[in-house]
Amino acid sequence: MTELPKAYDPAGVEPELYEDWRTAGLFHAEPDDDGAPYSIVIPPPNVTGSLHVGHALDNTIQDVLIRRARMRGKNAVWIPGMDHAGIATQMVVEKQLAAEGKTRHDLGRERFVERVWQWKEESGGMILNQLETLGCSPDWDREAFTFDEPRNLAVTKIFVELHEQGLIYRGARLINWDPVLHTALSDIEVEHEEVDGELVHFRYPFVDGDDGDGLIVATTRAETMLGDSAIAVHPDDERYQHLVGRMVRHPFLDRTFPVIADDYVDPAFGSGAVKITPAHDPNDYAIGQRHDLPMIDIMDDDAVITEVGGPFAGMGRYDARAAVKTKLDEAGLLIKVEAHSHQVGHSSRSKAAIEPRLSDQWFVKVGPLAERAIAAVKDGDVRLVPQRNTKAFLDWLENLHDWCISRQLWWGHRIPAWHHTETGEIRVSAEPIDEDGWVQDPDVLDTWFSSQLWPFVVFGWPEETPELARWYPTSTLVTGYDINTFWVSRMLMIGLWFTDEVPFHVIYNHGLVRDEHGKKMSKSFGNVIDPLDLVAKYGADATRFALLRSAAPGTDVPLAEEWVEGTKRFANKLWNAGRFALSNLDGMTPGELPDRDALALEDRWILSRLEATRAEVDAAYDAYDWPVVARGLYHFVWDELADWYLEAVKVRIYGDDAAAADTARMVLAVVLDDVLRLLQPMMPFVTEALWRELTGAAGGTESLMAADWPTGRPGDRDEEAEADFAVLQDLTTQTNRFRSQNSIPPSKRFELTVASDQRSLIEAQQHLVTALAGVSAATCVDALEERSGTSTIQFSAGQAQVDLAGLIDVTAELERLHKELDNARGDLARVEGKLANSSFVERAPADVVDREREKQRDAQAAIAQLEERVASLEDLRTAG
RNA sequence: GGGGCGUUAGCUCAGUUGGUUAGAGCGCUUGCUCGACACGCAAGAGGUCGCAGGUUCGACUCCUGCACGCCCCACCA
Repeated sequence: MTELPKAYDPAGVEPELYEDWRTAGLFHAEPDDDGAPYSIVIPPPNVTGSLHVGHALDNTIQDVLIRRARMRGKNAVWIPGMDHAGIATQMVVEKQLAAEGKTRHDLGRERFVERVWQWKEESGGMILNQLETLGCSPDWDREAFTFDEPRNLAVTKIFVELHEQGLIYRGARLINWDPVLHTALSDIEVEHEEVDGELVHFRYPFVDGDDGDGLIVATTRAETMLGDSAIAVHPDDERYQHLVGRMVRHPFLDRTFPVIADDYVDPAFGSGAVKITPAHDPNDYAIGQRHDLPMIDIMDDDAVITEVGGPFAGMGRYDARAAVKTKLDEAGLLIKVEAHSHQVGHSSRSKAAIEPRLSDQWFVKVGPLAERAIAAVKDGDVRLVPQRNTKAFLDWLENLHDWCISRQLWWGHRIPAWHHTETGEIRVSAEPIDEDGWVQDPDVLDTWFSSQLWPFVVFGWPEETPELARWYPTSTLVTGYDINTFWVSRMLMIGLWFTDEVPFHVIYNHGLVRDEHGKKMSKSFGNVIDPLDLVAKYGADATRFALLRSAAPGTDVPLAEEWVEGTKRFANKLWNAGRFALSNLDGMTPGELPDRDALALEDRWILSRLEATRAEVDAAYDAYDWPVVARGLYHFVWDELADWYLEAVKVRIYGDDAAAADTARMVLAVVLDDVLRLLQPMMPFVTEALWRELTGAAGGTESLMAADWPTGRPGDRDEEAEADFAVLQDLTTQTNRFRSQNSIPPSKRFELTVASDQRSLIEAQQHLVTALAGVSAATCVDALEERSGTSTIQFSAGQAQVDLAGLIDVTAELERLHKELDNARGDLARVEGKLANSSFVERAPADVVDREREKQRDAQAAIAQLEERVASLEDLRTAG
């Protein structure tokens, strides 16, 4: 056996082990391998991405699932890959061009796209390599990209078929226009932010009215009045009813339009009369459609007023807003301007204020798709974890608007549609139309259009591949709740539509990683933690464990660097427990446990605790409850295995009885083996390093990764052993406390005189008592005799007496005893109060009342004891 | 405007169907190199369980209301 270093050194073992796993093909699976299928597809990170803590959490969870599945004998595969990330990637390369003083238009479409590919090959995708440092184990032979050839074919096929089915259509609709990126966006790419704006009240004069006669309207965007084509009032509004049908005159443009009635209008808001700009406001658009109003587009792609805006042409929207106000004032039409804060949509990409705008775009009619998704959720074909996210998910699906999928970008899947330059006819076709007069639609698809296909296209759809047959539908989708709408819902809809199956059976939502006070990590707060730094400083296992430890399903995950330091200590604890075992096993490897008769109390105890832990942890793994798994294993390893069992087992290992020592070694080997297996999914490196030493596989290719998952030994549960061992633990703890409180150093041994209802236990386990409690002997007697100059130690199953002579400071001890007496008397008073309550005694369950009575007796006994001790100390003091 | 989540020790969080003395990690105090580990061992201090009611013999736990915080969704000009 090689000498293991005293402290666990992650950097010294991780890269080598990872390479071993990879070269041994342990990440790879074939569809005809044994076992039930289990599959996960990675939420493909953007090619532009670099690993942040969110990815670290997301991928650690997937790695835990896949590693455990492999050990459980599943035919498990985890598909890695990336997203071409349309807007994000185009922005990166455009920024590079800008640094060279160029725009994408200088290069032209073809060369620009080439340049993006070049960027992708050279600097994109480093995030996948970064996953390796975390120990992630996807099947690297199966890497996919949303914009590679097989995926492109699938995207085209889906588009064409949806179009044939009437579920993709082209039309002029009011869309969200990003005036900086010059593209349309879908509704969910718009973020609403509270903005302090103003409400401008002004008057539209009647065409046939007198001076000063007109209708007052209110607006937050004064410039949109250049596109007004009506004024709406509520049909029941008595102030305005009689005005419906009258015409008003536009003060700056040669246009008149009517007052109309529509019950969308809220009479209580503003003036109760609303100017209607159908081409620049979603509500107005709806009203415009109902009343067949002209849709007047007043802006160009940069949100600059066009010639439609007459004297305001050429102004940006905000300049125009100010100018319109000024002109209204000059014309005597401005009534008042109030401060008014309201929600304004901003582009999630460029952060520019969105301009609602009438535009020709491609849309997906989502209604029919959503119906099947809703049914799948309601029928339980797909389940959300945590379940509470289900309602929000369904609400979203039930209130979908059609999805604008065309983007005025260059990087992405080109829309498979061709326009005839003269007739304007449009044809959608999987094959290019190579005839005169036909040009391809310049737009590309929303990046989510292709990523929604991910769970089946990674397996080769539409080809009927063995992979698709075997691993689709996938088992679990792991993602943050923040992309349930963008991505998860759409995968569900499109997956059901094209494959007739849910793309995944479980949607596991983790939370967002935040700082230690729950604040969002951001560069401006300076609280960003880089997971690669954590791995470098504390190791991959510690980083993973720290994340998992706080990652309850659906709740945000607070993280601080010092907490990772804490989990590194746990890895070190395990390492040293392993080191102790390995150096004492004498080459013994885990095998058959000895007969139960041969087992010592501590063996039966630790095996019982192991089985309890195994059962608890296994159930928690099934429930995706990582904190419970982590806590259970942490507690078992540290507080039970290391603190108690390793200490207890020394008696036999260092003793003379060779058979007893071998029994101890075998139990130790088996317990360590099992706990390493249970911990492997979360901490793959340290467990693997120890396991290879433990099983003698060092240097070989055998791996813990490929070992079997412990199925448990229910017969090892032994309540009697647990109860008995607890007595010894309590006696030890009380003795330690006695030492500590009386400043008796560990090296100073003393004898215990023990009176206990567990006399036979203590006599039989004399060796354990002396080893654990660090006393010279424990002499059992029927009852403690009253002796002066002694002190009594209470433990769960009795009392022990210590000769105080030469051990303690009598005055300090007396003071402490008086304090304890006060406490004990308080306890007794409380219990007696409870027992004096007749309704408690009559109505509470008998065992509860019995426990109270027992407590009362205990308190009385404790008080009597304390009084005795005080008396004996007083004697000692007087004597001394 | 609608919906969700949360409020327990200085910090971050557990607390299973209401019932012994409400726990853990970190931090803090004290004492310890005892043949795995000072990345350690032992002991300890620290909590009116957000507030107010209600149900109950008994409430951190169940009910109602309120306060505060966080998040998501939403086309009120």
